[in-house]
This record gives sequence, structure tokens and C-alpha cells, in this order.
Amino acid sequence: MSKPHRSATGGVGGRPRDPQIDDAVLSATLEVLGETGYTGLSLEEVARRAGTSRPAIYRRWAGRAPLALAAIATRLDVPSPPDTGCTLCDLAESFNVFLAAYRTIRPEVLSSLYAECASDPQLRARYLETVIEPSRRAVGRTLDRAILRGDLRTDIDREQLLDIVGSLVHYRALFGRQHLTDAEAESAIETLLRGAAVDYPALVAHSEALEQEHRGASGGRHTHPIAT
Amino acid sequence: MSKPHRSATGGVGGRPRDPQIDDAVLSATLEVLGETGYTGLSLEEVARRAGTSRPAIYRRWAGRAPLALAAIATRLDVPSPPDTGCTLCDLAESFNVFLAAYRTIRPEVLSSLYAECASDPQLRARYLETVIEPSRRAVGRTLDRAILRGDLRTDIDREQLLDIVGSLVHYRALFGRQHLTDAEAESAIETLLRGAAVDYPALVAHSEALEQEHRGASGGRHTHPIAT
Amino acid sequence: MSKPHRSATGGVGGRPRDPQIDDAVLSATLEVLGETGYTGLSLEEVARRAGTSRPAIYRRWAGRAPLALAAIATRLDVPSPPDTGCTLCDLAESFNVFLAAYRTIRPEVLSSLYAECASDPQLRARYLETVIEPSRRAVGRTLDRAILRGDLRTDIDREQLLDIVGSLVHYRALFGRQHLTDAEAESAIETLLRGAAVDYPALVAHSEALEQEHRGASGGRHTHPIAT
Amino acid sequence: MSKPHRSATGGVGGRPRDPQIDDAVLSATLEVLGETGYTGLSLEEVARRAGTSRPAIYRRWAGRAPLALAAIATRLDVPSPPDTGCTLCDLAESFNVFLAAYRTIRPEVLSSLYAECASDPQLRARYLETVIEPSRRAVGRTLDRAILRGDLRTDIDREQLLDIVGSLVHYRALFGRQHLTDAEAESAIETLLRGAAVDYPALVAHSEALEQEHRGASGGRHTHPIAT
DNA sequence: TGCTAAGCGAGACGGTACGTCCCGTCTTAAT
DNA sequence: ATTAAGACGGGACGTACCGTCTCGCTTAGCA
Repeated sequence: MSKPHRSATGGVGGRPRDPQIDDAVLSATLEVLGETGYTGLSLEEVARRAGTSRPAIYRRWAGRAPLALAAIATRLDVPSPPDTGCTLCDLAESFNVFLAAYRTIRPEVLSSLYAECASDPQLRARYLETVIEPSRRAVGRTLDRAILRGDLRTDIDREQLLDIVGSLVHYRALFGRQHLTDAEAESAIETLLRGAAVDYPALVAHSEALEQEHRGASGGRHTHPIAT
Repeated sequence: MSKPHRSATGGVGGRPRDPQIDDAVLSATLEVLGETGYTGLSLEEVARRAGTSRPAIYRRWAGRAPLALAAIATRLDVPSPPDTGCTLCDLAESFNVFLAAYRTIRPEVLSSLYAECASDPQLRARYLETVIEPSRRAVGRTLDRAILRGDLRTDIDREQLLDIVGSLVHYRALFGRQHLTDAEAESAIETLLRGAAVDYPALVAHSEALEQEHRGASGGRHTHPIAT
Repeated sequence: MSKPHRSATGGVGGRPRDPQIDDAVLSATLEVLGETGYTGLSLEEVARRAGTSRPAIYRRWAGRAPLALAAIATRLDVPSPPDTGCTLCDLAESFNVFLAAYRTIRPEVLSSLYAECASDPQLRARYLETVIEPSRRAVGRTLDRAILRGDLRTDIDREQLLDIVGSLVHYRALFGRQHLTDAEAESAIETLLRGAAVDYPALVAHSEALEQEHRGASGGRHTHPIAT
Repeated sequence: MSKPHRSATGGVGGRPRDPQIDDAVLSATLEVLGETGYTGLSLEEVARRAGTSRPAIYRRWAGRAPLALAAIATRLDVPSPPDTGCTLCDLAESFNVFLAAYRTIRPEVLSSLYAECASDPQLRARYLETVIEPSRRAVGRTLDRAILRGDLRTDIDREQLLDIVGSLVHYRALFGRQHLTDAEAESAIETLLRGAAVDYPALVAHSEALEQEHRGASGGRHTHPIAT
């Protein structure tokens, strides 16, 4: 998934890159990111810890931001979209999908990295594609299933609903008192679904029915039953 | 609003600080922020443009982040909470209140500045208080009026609703396709109010009634009527 | 005259070396030497100008110094020892023989190149043989003729006299106010011959006689008559 | 005698330079010069050994060459001009005066350093003044005494005689078989004085008389009597 | 009013990190 | 088998900037 500054395999000839350096540099980058954040990330220090030199890093990545992004990309969970058949539960679970990135990478690292991407459209695109989009796509699939089931009003803007759900997670992670708790997530989904659902009480009933059915099952998927 | 690093009036005697330097530095800071963003903000360059020296800056602010925050604080609009009596309209307008900061300061400047605040709790608090809270308080007052009017369900979490509204603006400003348009704002508020209102159709009716009443008035406050 | 690092004909089979590269590299080397001196001579730049690659250079010469020496060798004049039958004139002319190298190569190039040869005895020997010895041998032959004619005292050390004459040229070229002028050369030879000759006045008389004899001849060899 | 890149005491204000760094850098420079010669002198290595940083060096000296020159200047002997009353002996001793620099600094270091000075007239002047001139001035005084005593022909060019003597030393040190031996020095001076003296036999006689007089004296100054 | 000392301004310092040039070597494909 | 050329890993460069220290000057409060 790493995007080298200059393609390592582009030229036919030439000495091949030492793949151990790739790994060592990415590891060292994550190490430094964890200790000092993106602001304190210096290629000098990364090179030192990776046991290599700065030019070897520049040969692989165009600078600090692309390096950090590549390092982060190696650790980002691939989010799995929830699908229990229960729209209420699936959407409540969606908050966790959006939270995935923040469980492995500290929020301020992501936000300062993103800030540096602002001036470079290409880098910005890569950031969005790497960090934001996977979660968004996963939740999008969940949402599509709800729409297929006819659970949502037909005039609901799919993208907007995704934005609302996703943004709440980001906001709380970046600026909020703390990460969104399960209770808060359920409460927020309740409000949103009351507004977005064709028949909210029916969704609640369906959720409770599934809950009943799976009672006692190990690792039951309905860990977040919501009462009206 | 500036918070000097060390109190200028701490010592009884001594040469007084040159107030022109304060202004020149803050202006230069905004200038550089506008050109290079927070990442490219160097105190060296600020001092150069302000016609002073780096120690003079350090005497007033503890570093790059506090300086940038102080400079930004001089330009932030004080948001005015909308109050038309129409809950629907007021809340739709609230998105604009949250957007206030981003109209004067580029989003990436704010986000990278915030990222640097992450490691310093005190600075982080000042950032939130300066940049985030004013808008939040303004919208909060609007929300309180809606609650007082009995327009919202009593089990609605006021803070959470504020978060949802505010977060959407931040998310779109930072990561989104573009800033929230009026149409999108109205659509989002519709979804939220359908879920949060005691009687959504009544709110719509009320809004339309007010709209009728003010028809033809110049600069009418109901510029965003919403149909069911 | 070039001395390849590794023999080009060492292996029986294999792709033959491109002789155009030899020429292009030597030319480029002289070009760069002329612009930046030996200190600024970079193989990278030479390869760039020669339209080839660094390994192709390393294959032919062992490094910077041997390359520079080879390039210089292609341009060094082969000095012609003066022989007019007039010891006074021949020796005065000898200064010009020693100056030959400095007319084509800038003194500082030669001296810095030599400095780098210091650590490598083999290279040093090649430098001396290439740059210093030809002139020395040429003047040596002139000196031998003077000795054969019985013009010099028998206890004169031939090598030492060569050293004295040659060193004066080198010294003036490297450290002096300017290159030795003809007048200075004549004056120096006068002093030296007064000390070295069996009968200095006789030499002067002989010189004047030859001068008289060739008067009016075009391109006369006695261009530097010396009066007592 | 060191000439800082930018005067340390030029500005009234400002933090004063740490003089220990000056010493440490000069020492480290001599150390590296001794090990690798001027060509291998890297400021990085000097900084490392001196326990400081490259900028601290650049603040004091304009680059590699000025630094090396300053370091060398701290070790150059101040030559003492011989004065025994015996022109023959004094001049023979003069070769040792010229050799002084090469006894403390390896010839190739001096010559490569000088080569780098070639492109910078100011630096070149400093080199000549520091390395060459002191010896030249010392021998010049000796020569002046000989002239005052009326030992030399009046039409002898003082500067040229200095050049001849000095150049022989430099030449032998840089390009020669080995440093000039005492016997060679005496022999060279004999040749030169035969040509330059008003009455060479008288000088020899005087030398022998002095020799007789001081016979048996410990550390007698006439260690190099020369027979006709 | 004159004295004292605290604080200010600016300059320069010691040092970290930057992004780049170049070196000398290794690798592949072609001859 | 050996070449030509591209690319690699790494050493060193000269510079921008950081955060601090030092100086001389300014000014307020006390004698």
C-alpha cells in the first residue's frame, strides 16, 4: 500500500532497493510518531533509529507528510461493515467503524498530518482515500442495506447521513470531551433514525425481536439493544 | 485578548513593553499564517516582518502555538445567535454560526494549530475556549430557546445535539467536498428535527406562518423556508 | 598515454570498450578542470558532460586524481631543449622549457592534483614522470652540452643546478608575484653562471660574438643577449 | 592570529563566543589534517571531534580552507634569522629557516591548501602572509646584513636571490627526492655566492677565520665551514 | 531631582534538522 | 565475459531556524 516517491520498480536496471530499509523506516516512523506526534517527527531521527540515512528515505517518500501517511497506512484497520439485519444495531455499530482509525493512531497525529496535506491536493487525496474513505465505504454499505430493506425514507440523502454519522466521531475524537461512548452513540442514532426512518417504532420492535431470538448465544451480535 | 507569556506588569519597575510590537507581531503572524499556513509559520520570519527580534516575541508568548492562537483570536468573529422565534429557521442558521471561524481563518490553519495544542492541556483548553466555544455557546442559546418553547423532546441531550450540528460543519470544512451549502444545512436540520422535535409538522407550519407574515419585508429573516 | 584502471583487453571475450567514451571523458575532464580547478572536479559532472555514467569512468581510471592526470597528460607540451651552442642563451631559454606546463595548465590545478598524489606513491611517481620530468630531461640535455663544452666547473652538481633552475620557475608560478619575466630569467642565469661557469666573461663574449654573427637573421636564435 | 569569519567582537551586543570551541575546533582540525591531509578534511568530522556543530564552525571561519589555514597558523614556527657575522654560514642556514614550515606541517597539506586558495585572492594573500612571508622576511634580514657588510655585488636583486633560495626549499619539499640536506644546501650556497659575492674567496677566508676562533666552543655557530 | 535596579530591545550564540550533491558500488540488460 | 547505464546506500555539505544568553538602554519608583 506504500506509495514510493519514485517507483522502485520503474526502471529496468539499477540496484534494487533494500526492502529491509522500507520496513525499518516505517517502523521507526511509527515509533517517533507515537512519542512526539507528527509535529515532532524528524527524518533525521527516523533515519537514526532505522539505521539508515536521510537520502535513503527521500528516495522512497517525497517528504515528511507522505512518509507519515505511508507509515500510518500500514497500521490502519480495515473496517468491517456491520450486517446483522437490524438497522438500528448496525448503524449504532457504525460509530465504531469510524472510530477504527483512532484506535490505532492518536487523533492529533492524524489531524496535524491532515493539516499538512491541505496545501498539496494529491497528498490530500491520498490521505482521504487512506484514512477516511475505508470507514466511509464500510458504513455506506451498511446504509445501503438499510435502504434496500426499505427502512429509510426515500428522500434521505445517503451521503449526508454518512457525513453526520462520521463527522460526529471525528469531532468528538478531535475536539470533544472524549471518544463517543456506546450510550452516546445509541442515543445519537436514535435521534437520527427517528428523523430518517420510515417507521422508527417498527425498527425498534424488530431490534428487540432479534435480541430475544439471539439471547444466550455466545458472541451475540446484538450487544447494543436500544429501548424506545 | 492576548495572553502574554509572562505578565508585562509583573515587575514594579523596569522598562515598559512597547505596545507597537504586540500589534506588529500579531499582524505579521496573521500575514505569514495566510501565506504558508501554521506549518510554515516561523518566528524568525514573523520577527523579520514585524521589524523586531525573536526574544521580544518569546517574552510575550510562550511559543509558536500560543502566538498563532493569539493572532487568530484577534480576528475571530463573535457569533450572534439567531433568534427569530422559528426553531426550524434558527437551527438551520446555526450552521452559519459554526462556520464563522472558517470564514476568517483557513480550515487547515485551525486544524494544524489544534493538532499542536494536543500535547499541552492548557493550550488545548485555550484553543477550545477561543475557537470552538463561542459558536457552541451561541447555538446553545438558540437551542435553549427551542427547548423553552417546548419544541424539542424532553429526553433530547442538548450537548449531543450541539455536537451533531457543530461536528457536521467542522467535518465538511476539514475533510469534506466543500463547505456546507444552505440546502444541505436545511436538509440536515430537517432530518435532525424530525427526530428531535416533539411535533415536527407543527414546527414546519409555524415556520411557514412566520414566512407568510414577513413576506415582502426587506432583509427578511426567513430566507430559508423549508417545505415538508 | 592514458593508463586504464583495469586493462581494457584483459579479458579475451566480452563487449569491447567504447573508445569514444575515453575521449569524451578526457575532454569533459579538461573542461571542468578549467572551470573549477581540481578541487571542484566531480566525476558526476564529468560523466554528465561526457554523456556517460560514472561507472564507465571508474572502469577506465581508478579515481579522480588518475583521471585528472590522464586528462592533463593529453595536453602537456613536449618541451624542446634549446641548443644554440651558446650556454648563456640556452640556459636562459631553459626557464621557458620549465614554464611549458604552466602555459597549458593552470598552476593551482597542477599543485592541488599533486597534493592529492602525495598519499599514493605510484600516482605520485606518475605525476612526476608526466609533469615534471619531461622539462627536467630537456634542460638536462642542454646542461650536458654545456658540460661537454667545458663551460661549467667540474665540481658542479648537475642535478642541483637543474633543481635551482626548475624550482625558481615553479615557485614563481605557484607563489610568486607573477611568472618569471625574460629579464628576471636572464638576471638569475647571470648570477648562477657567474658561480657555476669556469670562465663567465668568456661565455659572455661568446654569446656576443654569436649575436653579432646572426644579426639581421629572421627568427634569430639569439633573442636574449646578455651584457656583462 | 586567527581571523574569524565574522568578527566575534564586532557587534556590541550578542552572546559572546565560547572560546573553548575555538580551541577545540582548531585542535580537531590539526588532528584530522594530520591523519587525512587537507583533501580528507571534513567539517563534519572536525565538529564531531571538537564536540560541537558545523554551524559553530561556519560562524568562525568562512569554510574549509580558512579553517585549515587558521589551524596551521597556530603551529607555524616563527623563524629566527641567523646572524653570525659570517655571510656564508648565515645563508647556508637560511635554507633551514625556509624549511621551518615543513617541519611542523606536512608538505602536501600546505600545497593542497594553497591550491584551494588560488581562486580566492584574499585567502591567497592570507596564506602567503602566514606561511611564506615570515621565512622570507627572516632570510631577507640576513641578506640585508650581508649587503650592509658589502659582501654582495651591488647589482644583485635582493628579491630574486630570496626567491632562488626559498624556491629550492619548496621545490625539494614538494617535488624533490627528499628535503634538502645540509651538504646540498652548502653546495647550493657556494654556487650562488660565487655568482653573487663581490669577493667570494674573502668570504670563505672570513668564514674559516671565525671557525678557527670559535673552535672548541660548545654549540659553536660555525657548524658548516666551507672550503674552497 | 538624582539613583538604582528591573525589564526591555536587539544581536549573536550553540545546536538540530533540513534538502541536496556527490561518492563508490551493485544490479540488470545488451553486446 | 565484459560492457553501459541506472539506481542504490551513505557521507558531507551549507543554510534556516530554534530557543537561549548577553549586552546596553530605558524607565519607574525611591531617596
